[in-house]
Amino acid sequence: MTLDRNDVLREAAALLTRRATASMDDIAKAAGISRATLHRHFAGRDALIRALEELGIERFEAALDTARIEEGDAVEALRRLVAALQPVSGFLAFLYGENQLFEGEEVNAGWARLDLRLTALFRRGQEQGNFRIDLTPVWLTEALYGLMASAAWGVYDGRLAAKDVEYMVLELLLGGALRGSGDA
Amino acid sequence: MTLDRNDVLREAAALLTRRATASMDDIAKAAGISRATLHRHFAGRDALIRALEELGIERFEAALDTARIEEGDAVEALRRLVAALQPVSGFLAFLYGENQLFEGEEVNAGWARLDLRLTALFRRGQEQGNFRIDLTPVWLTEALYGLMASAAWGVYDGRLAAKDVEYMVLELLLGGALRGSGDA
DNA sequence: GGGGTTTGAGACATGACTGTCTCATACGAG
DNA sequence: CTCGTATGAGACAGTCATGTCTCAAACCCC
Repeated sequence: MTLDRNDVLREAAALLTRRATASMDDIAKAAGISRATLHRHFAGRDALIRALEELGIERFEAALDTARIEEGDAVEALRRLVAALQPVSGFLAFLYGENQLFEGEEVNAGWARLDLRLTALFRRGQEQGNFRIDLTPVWLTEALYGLMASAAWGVYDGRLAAKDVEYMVLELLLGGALRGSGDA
Repeated sequence: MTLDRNDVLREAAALLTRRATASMDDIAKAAGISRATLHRHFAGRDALIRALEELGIERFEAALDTARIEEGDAVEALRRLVAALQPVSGFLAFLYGENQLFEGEEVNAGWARLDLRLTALFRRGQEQGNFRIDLTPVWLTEALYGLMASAAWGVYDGRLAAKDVEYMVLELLLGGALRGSGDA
């Protein structure tokens, strides 16, 4: 019954994704522990948010590893990535939204690392001749984040079916909305 | 020198886009008025946020009208829309982010109206044979929001150049990332 | 210039959240 | 069973944002 630090983080993420302004008390209740215990795990709200961010980055990075995004064909790598990202998409959506809230503060090194690997993926795809060169790797990275987050939110409030998300994100990102060579 | 209610809203939007948790005092300072006057314009924080939402929806709707999205070729209509949306993209990004924060509350009728017109646009495009039918209009609408918001944030913190946004959003949304018939 | 109106500055009470602390209790290992 | 540890409940002070109010100063129209 004793909840692990990570279990608490998981619950916190789930709640904060829906309600970014939830109080420490709300979070504790959501995790099924007392506020006192929550404070024993995390020195304060800031510490909790930072831990949350670290966990999210860790998960994200693990997905990049699982998908082996630096290997082989970039398009296939991207397909594997979106699939691997699926289970953490809610988490990602939270972090992506949260990120906009932080005043300049210290730019997180973890995020920079993720950005780097993603832009490298898109750049590789361009060099392999698969990705358009008129759309910058930075934009494609940003777009991936945005589409994943949009999809996650859409699922959260029932506008989208969870099972469709992977296909929708991937297909739109790769082929766009127009009928043409992009679609099957 | 006297600031109009809408001027205040504009400043409030600009600030809140960057820092969603800004206090009434911060907002007043940013608008160059006192907190007392801010309260004279808006009964409270909630009222201000609601007014902000209404203004945003109004602007968005105006863009839909300007772009005449129900007329002619759906692809061309979408091009016009993204162009018309450009000046309000920051505002849109704020509202899109904010929207995730509100617990179920009363679903805003304005947003529903916008969603309706957008999904109708994409559906028309599908019927005209221009848009893929394996991506639902609801998803395409969601994706448009997400891409616009991503782009706006990217511009805000310097990862993207403002002048490129229109092209980037439109091209990705229409043609996707793959090289093929989609690009010029 | 005068009188009505709007504004800014700030005081004030209130409420919410935070972080810390205490203490009694439940739990688990030996 | 017993002792050490972790937990929950709650008290507590401190901080911050809010919303209301007052009053003096600035403003504007006539």
